[in-house]
Amino acid sequence: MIPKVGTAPVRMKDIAQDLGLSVVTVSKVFRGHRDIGEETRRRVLHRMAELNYRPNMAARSLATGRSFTMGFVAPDLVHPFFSETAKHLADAVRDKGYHLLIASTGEEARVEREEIEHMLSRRVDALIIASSQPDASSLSGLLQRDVPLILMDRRFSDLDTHFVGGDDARIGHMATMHLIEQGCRQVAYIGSPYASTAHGRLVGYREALAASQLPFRPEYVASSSHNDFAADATGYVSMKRLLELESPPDGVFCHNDPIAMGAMKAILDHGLRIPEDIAVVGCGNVRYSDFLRVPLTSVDQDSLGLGQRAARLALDILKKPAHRSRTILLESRLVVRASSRRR
Amino acid sequence: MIPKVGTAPVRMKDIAQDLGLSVVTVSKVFRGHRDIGEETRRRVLHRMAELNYRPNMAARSLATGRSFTMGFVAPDLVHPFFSETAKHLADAVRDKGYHLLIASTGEEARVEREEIEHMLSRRVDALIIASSQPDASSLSGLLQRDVPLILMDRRFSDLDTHFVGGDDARIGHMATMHLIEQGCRQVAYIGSPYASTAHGRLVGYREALAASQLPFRPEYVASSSHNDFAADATGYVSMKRLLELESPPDGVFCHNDPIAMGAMKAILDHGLRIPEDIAVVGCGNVRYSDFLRVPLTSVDQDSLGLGQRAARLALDILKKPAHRSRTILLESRLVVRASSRRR
DNA sequence: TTGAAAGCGCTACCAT
DNA sequence: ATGGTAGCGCTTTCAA
Repeated sequence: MIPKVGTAPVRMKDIAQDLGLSVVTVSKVFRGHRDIGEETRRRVLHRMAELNYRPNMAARSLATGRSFTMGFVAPDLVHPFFSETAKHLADAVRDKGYHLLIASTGEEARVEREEIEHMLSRRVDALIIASSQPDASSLSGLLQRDVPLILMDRRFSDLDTHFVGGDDARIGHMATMHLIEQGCRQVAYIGSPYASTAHGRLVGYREALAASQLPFRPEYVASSSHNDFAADATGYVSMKRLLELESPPDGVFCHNDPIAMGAMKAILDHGLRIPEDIAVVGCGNVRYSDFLRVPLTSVDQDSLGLGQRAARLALDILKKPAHRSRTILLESRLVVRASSRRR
Repeated sequence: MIPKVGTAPVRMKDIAQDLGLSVVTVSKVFRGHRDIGEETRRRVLHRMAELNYRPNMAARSLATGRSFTMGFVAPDLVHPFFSETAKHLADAVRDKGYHLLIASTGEEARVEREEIEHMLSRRVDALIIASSQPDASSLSGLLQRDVPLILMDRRFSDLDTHFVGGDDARIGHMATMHLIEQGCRQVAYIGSPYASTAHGRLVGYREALAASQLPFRPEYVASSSHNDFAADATGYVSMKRLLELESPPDGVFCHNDPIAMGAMKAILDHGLRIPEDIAVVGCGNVRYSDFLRVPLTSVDQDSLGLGQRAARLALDILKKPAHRSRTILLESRLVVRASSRRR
C-alpha cells in the first residue's frame, strides 16, 4: 500500500490504548512474535495500518542496542565507482529493512577516523569501509569493538577482518597483459597515492611484464602525492611527467577511470594519439566511459556485485556472528574500447 | 586530537562514578552548560578525553526528540550532480555535528515515499528532498509534520515550503539564447520525464525563442517516458527521434549532462558533427564534462553552493523555526566548451 | 495468551 | 553550582 505521508507520529501506546491492550502485546505483534491470539494480532495490525504506525527507531535502538543502520565510509562519493557502490549497497540493505549511513571522507585519514567514531556513536550495526588510511593501525582497534567490520575494495594485509573487493593482482595483470597484447612494449602504471589497492595492482603489473620478458622500469610507475588533487588531476599531472621522460611509454594502465581521464587529456594535449601513440586502460568501468573523448578501455569492477555481496555479508554476520573472517573476491573483466584497441 | 579507535563504549554514568559526580553534571559539562564549577568541568572533560567518550545518539535522540541527522533524498546517487550535492551537503552539516542520511530512490516515486517514511521514523531533524514525485500531493502531508522540509533542485509550485535550487527559467533561457547566438535556428529541447524542473526550463526555452523571433515547434521538444532508462539512454533515444524529423534541429539544449552525453552519442553515431551540424548544451556542468568525446558546454549549477546553502538553511531553521518559507535561487552560469562553440 | 515492571543512556525540570 | 526525579518509546524478562 502507498505510504500515507501526513499523519502525526503514532506510538505503540496509542494503539494499545485504542484497543484496550498493553504496549507489550502491540510490540509483540509488530515484531511477529507468535504467541499472540489470532484475533488480537489482526486488530493490532489493522489499527497500525490505519494510523500508519512507524516505530521510533531511536527508542528501539536504545532498547535493543541495534540501530538497523549500516555505516558506509567511502573516500569520495563523487568518484563514480563509490557512488555506484553506495547506491547498490543502499538498495540491497533497504530490502532487509536497513538504512545506510554514508560518509564521504575526501580521502582524508583524519576525517575518516572521525566519521567512524560518529558512526559508532550512532551504534551502526555494521561498518563497511573503503579506507583511506595509510595503514591498518587506526583501524585495528575497531576489531575489539562489537561491530562487524567489512573492508571494501581496499584492504590491509595485517588486519584480520572481512573483505569484499576485487583481486588486485589479477586486475593489474589483466590490464597490463592486454596492453602488451595490443603491441605495447613500454607500459607504465599510474597508481593512486592513497589506495591500498595500488600495491596489489602493481604486483600484477610486474608479473605481466615479467611473463612477457619485458623489463620493469621504476620510472614508469607514477603516482602523484598531492592530496589536494582530485583523481583526474592526479592522472593529468602524472601523465605529464611520464611524457617528459626520454623514452615515454606507449601504454598506460591507470589505477582508476578518473585518473585515466586525466591521463588521456594530458596525452591529447601533448599532441599524441590514443591508442596509436599511447594506449590507455583504466579501472572501474565507470558509467560514462563510453562517452569519453576516446572511449576508455577499463577493468569492470562490478560495483553492483560489490554492493550486493557486501550487503549480504553484513546481514549474514548480523544474523550469525562469524568467528572467521571472510574474504570475497569478485570477478573482474576487461571491457575493451577504443583507447586500447590498436588494430 | 586524533580519535583513538579501540575502546569499549563508555557511558556518562561511568564518568560520573569515576569522579563521584552525578550523571546530570556530566551531561551538563558535555553540552557546555555554563553553571558548572570550573574545576568540575575540567575534571569531567579530562576524564571524557581519557576514556574517549562518545554519546549514545539513540539515547540522546530519544530524550531530546532530535537526532542530529539530516535526511537527503535524491533521485539517483550515480547522477554526478546529486552525488556532488550530497557530498557538499554532508561536508557542510558535518561541520555542525550533524550527519547525513542519504537515500537514492532510482527516480521512483514509490521508493521515495517509503524512504521519506523511513527517515521520519528515524526522526531526522530536517528533510532535504530532490523529489521524483509527479506532483506535490504525496508531499503535502509532510508540511503537517514537525520536520522542516527543504525542496532541492526540483520544486512544486503548489507546495509552500523551503526551496534551494536554480532559476530554471533563467537556465533554459540562457542555454537556448547561447545556441541561437552561435547561429542555431532550429533549437530543440530534450527534457527529463521526471524532473519538475523541466517545466521551468521549457518556459525559458520558449522565451528565448520568442525573443529571437524564432518559432516554437512542439516536435522539437522531446522527452522519453521510459523510466527503465538511465538518463544517458534517455538522451540517446530522444535524440534519435529528433534526428528522424524531416527537418532535424541544428542545436539541442539538454535537461542535464547525462542526457546530453546520450544525445551527443546519437548525433555522432548518425555521422553528424558537433557542433558544426548540431550544437549541444547540457546542464549540471558535471566534473568530467571536459573529458567527453566533445567537451560539453553546460550550465553550471553550482553543486557546492547548492549543498552549502541547503545545509545552512536547514541549520538555520532548526535554530530558529521559520514561519515563512524561504526560497534560495542560486546563480547559474554557462561554461562554454567545444560542443557549442561554432567559430 | 497477555501484561506488569524494569531498564536502555540520556536530557528536562525543579529542588537544593 | 549540583543533583534527584521523571520520562523519552521501545524491548526484555518473568509472572499471571
